[in-house]
Amino acid sequence: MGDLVEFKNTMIDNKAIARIFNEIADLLEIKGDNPFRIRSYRNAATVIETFGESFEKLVREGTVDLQSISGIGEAISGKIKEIVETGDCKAHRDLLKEIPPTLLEIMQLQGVGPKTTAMLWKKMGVTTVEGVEQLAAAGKLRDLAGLGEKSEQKILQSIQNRKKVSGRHLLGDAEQTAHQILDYLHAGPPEKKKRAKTARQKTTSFLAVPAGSLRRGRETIGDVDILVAGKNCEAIIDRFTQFPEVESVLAHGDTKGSVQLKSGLQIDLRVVEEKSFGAALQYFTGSKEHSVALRSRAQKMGYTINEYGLFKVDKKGEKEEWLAGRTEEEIYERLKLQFIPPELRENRGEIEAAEKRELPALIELKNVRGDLHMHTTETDGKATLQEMVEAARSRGLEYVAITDHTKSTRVANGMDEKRLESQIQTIEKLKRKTTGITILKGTECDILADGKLDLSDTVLEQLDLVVVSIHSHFNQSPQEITDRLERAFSNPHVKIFAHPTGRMLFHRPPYAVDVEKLFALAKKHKVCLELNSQPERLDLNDVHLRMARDQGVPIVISTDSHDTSQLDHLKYGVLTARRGWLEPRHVANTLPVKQFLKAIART
DNA sequence: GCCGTTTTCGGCCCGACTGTTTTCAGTCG
Repeated sequence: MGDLVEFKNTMIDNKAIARIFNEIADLLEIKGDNPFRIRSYRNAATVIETFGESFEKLVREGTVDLQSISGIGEAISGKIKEIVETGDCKAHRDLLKEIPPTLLEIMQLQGVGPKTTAMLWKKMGVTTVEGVEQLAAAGKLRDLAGLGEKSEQKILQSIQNRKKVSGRHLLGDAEQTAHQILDYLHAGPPEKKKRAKTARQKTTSFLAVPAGSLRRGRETIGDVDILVAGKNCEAIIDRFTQFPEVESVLAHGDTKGSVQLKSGLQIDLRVVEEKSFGAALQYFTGSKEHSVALRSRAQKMGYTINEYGLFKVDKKGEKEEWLAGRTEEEIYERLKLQFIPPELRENRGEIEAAEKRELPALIELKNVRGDLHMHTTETDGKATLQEMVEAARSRGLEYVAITDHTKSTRVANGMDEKRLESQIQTIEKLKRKTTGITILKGTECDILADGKLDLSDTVLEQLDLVVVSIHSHFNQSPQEITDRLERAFSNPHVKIFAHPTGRMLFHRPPYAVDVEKLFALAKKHKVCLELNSQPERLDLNDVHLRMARDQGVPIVISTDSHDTSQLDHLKYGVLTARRGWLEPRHVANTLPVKQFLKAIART
């Protein structure tokens, strides 16, 4: 082997590397550097952040030439190595010496971009958001070139908004809001003029669907995009801007409206003609990275795509002929691609797979036959055992596992052996009266700090399904967590590890679990990993799921319901699974109950 | 800074809205 490189004893994950490159891009923007150079850094950041393997590992092992990865060339590959080896990047450090880092916060403000940020800094000597706020409040921003009274107010407003709004929203919340707005738009057909009864029946019909990251099923949503196809656009946009929850109207044009709701969520609405609906849906579904890649492909094929359609281009680069755009399908077809489901559109290899006609046959909600994680009033659930079972059956599930908490989780009124044995009796009785659904006796048993389980084997062996999870001692080191899991998984009763990283979106980062080691342990002991469908968990996440899939780690999708209505959260789990490229064959609870139990048996 | 069914140089996705503009720059997605 060549020279030995000293590695700093710090964890540099892909996210950290990506953050440095994004920051370099931001700083270069403020400097007014070459926009294409900036794009390269941003592009590289995206590639790194969404790459299936750890760059730290790639660098350390030295088996992969980083420059063979698309988007990473000589300069950036050198910087990646530098970051992994030293934990730092000189170019980044130099930029920070040149440009006050607090300018990056100014650039985050709505309506303030790199140009304005640079001007504020150079002309006014302002480097902090507070400084901008003072100048705006004193009416001193309006004198700057390109800014006026309105811009000044807008900037002031966005500083105040910033204090109120966190930025992103849970998929579940955004989805509900989107549907409220769609219902609202449909409830009041767009009519401007009062008409006689007969004429009123002729109200314009229109089609409205969510697009953007919501349609792609991302775990958090920045703002909601809604696409409308129809005529009478102004009336639709008018009505949209009058939605009762609107706090302020950000834009109100002929084809586009944008509002901020009281919840802080921003909603953008676009109206297009039916002829362009597919093109617009593709365009506004994104992701940006996917669309950029798609367009560059179109360009190479002599086409250009925008939100109105796919056009043939002549030699001068002028649009010549409209070729497609009514549906998304026809656009992908023109580009000689298999139709790419929205959840895959992240430029993580889906275009290459679609070219080879090798896209996965993604799992669908109807494929999931059982829900293997739910609670009842016996611990911290809101519905009784009977209510949960009935609600599951009415949703068409073939089996459920009742998995209440165990005694260590005191806040949830966790059960000891005695109470669980009593619940087992109750379930046995209910089973005799119940048809149309199989009830599995289970537990969500705590893994104690040292890896022991919270219940004795004599109870565990009476159960159909032992789900285990971590609810305490979140601050253990990666090694301690690995040891803890190794010991827990060694218990032959353990079948499923629930919410494997423990993260709670916006509340709590994952505990320091080494995901690669976790996967190895799960495979070794034949323990399934759960994809928890709660919108604030979605754990494992999409990137982990894809890694698990590639490594052959068995997955189950469950809701962890604490109420009957939460059984519907399964759809968020399935969306996330689709984002992880999972097919039904990767998910154990797509099997009928007998085969499922056989598949997860460890002997 | 990256990349190559024209290529190792010369390109690099595209359009709407807003405000301060008499023709467009900045921002956003």
